[in-house]
Amino acid sequence: MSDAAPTLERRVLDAAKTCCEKWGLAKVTIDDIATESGVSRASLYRLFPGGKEVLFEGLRLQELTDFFTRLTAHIDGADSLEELLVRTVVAATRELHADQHLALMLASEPGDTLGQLTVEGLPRIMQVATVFLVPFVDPYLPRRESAALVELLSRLVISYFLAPSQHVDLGDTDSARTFINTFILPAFEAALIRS
Amino acid sequence: MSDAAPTLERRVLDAAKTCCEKWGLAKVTIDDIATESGVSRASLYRLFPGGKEVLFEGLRLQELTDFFTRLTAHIDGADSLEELLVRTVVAATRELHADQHLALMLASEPGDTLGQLTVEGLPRIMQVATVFLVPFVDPYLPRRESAALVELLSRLVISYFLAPSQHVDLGDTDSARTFINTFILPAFEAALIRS
DNA sequence: GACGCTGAGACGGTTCTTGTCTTATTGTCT
DNA sequence: AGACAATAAGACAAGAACCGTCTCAGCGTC
Repeated sequence: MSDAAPTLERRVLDAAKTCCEKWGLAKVTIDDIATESGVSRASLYRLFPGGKEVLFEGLRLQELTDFFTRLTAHIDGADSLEELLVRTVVAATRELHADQHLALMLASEPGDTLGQLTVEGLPRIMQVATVFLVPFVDPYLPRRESAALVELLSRLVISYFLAPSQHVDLGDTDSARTFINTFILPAFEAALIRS
Repeated sequence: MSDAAPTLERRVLDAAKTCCEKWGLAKVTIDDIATESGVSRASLYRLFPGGKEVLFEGLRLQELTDFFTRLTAHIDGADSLEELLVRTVVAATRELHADQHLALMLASEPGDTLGQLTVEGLPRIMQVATVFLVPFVDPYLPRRESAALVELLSRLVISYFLAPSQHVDLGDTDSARTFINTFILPAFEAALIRS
């Protein structure tokens, strides 16, 4: 896994993440990232034409991809739709709560970070979630339903993470199972592929 | 204790501390502190003529004063020189290790932070330590010896904090007691005031 | 009403940051 | 060896951010 020579882009994005943890998104400059990564500013602009915006866009995408990569490890081997969905929301919720980087960002730049979890960022989250999760759901549902389900779950996990409920704890397996069975599965009952 | 109207200076310094925790010393601007504290920039320069340097100097002094204020709560009531010294180094060491703010600073600006614990900052530390601790030591030693002892202990606590030893753990009461009895007290035996 | 304190904001000077470009260096391939 | 691609280093101008100072207006207190 640990490549001896990580790609230049990876090095830059990792450095950007480190810088964010040290100084917060708003205070990080291109020079900081160049210094931290040991990559020259010139190469950096070559890699991310458009500067900081594009670079951070890339970072968010990488973070998201890493997030779902870790997630799939937890849901691999689920043998029913219920089991799959429960594992998904539980693992995702726990990941979110354990994410140091996210916590720091939420603390130092709540506005931007919230934006990335809701208005501006949601489309990207949906897209990556769909790419990663739909293949798991596909055996149980028609494609259109799969996408709708993944979107619904993504929105719910984020919402319950940002504003925890007194009735539901999606990080708890039992609570999540009850939730899935009560509010999610019935809606997709009609579309279930009996195999 | 919690004053309804904390002094302006206190508000500013607390805001400065918050800003440091969010962004790291190097990235904090005067405007950040003004915004965070809700104090206008004008007042801020009125309070700390000289700008950032003076302000942060004030912050360090306040931090230090708070540190020793907490410390004295732990050493109050010690009824022998040995007990006093043991409690002092143990409490100080534990405070240092528990200090979130300090840890963040050491992580994000190791250079400056180390400087404040050694070369540039040591004189100030000594001075505040002396003001706070000498009164406790005075009943047991002549004034000159008291000052020398406080200085010695301060240096040792900082050194062992920055570079932990395999043989001594000044955060552990037993280890600290052995250390004090072996290396410190004998040196001051001759000067002890038998009362 | 005079006084002291504070907030708002304008101002010029300085430094930082950005994005682009040129040049030198490095390592690889032929 | 020589050509080539990729990168580092750094110059550069334009713009933004930051600093320190200043003025003025508002608001309590005496």
